[in-house]
Amino acid sequence: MLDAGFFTRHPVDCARDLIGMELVRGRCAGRIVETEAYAAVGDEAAHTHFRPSAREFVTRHRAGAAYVYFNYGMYWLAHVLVKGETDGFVLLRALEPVRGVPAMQKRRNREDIRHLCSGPGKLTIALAIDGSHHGASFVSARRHPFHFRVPESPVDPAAIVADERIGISRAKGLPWRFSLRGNACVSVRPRPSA
DNA sequence: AAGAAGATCAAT
DNA sequence: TTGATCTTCTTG
Repeated sequence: MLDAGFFTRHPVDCARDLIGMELVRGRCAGRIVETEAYAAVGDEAAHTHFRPSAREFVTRHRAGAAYVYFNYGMYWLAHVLVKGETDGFVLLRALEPVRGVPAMQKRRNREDIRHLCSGPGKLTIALAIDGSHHGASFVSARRHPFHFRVPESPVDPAAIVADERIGISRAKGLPWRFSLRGNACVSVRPRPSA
């Protein structure tokens, strides 16, 4: 499994390198096909820019901690805390289901594999991740609710696309969203250019 | 005490 | 394109 060292680099590097890794949650697992990077300082789109509680989270937790946020009154979004020369977060935006598909279908109340984890709010439902996991670790060896696994066959770096982050109103234009080219489980098809 | 904004999703 | 739904933070 990935250890804390993976998350002590720049958030953008962490976000890019997570593409292709597997997120394992109990008997379920999915291949990460979409992420976004946020920087704790100097990024107006990051929670740390306008939420004191997010800044406190960064100071109180270690690299690899789960930052789980309740969005739009309806959905939990899961991020990994990055702490190094540049602190920040990686938002987990989409997975390609790999294992435990029936359980995901039941939690999502959907059949189509492509719709189970194709968005940050969907994947937390499919994997039963919620506010009770806020502060839990993705990288602790014992008693972890979830972790990252290096895949048997790594993705071709040339298949990773960088483009603009989704759903934000500030700091648009940075190519800090990463996705796997042509993958059916990516939430929003990347825009040309960028 | 009240209001606004927000890293979404599914149905129309 | 719109409605659902609620936490955090700011303002009065």
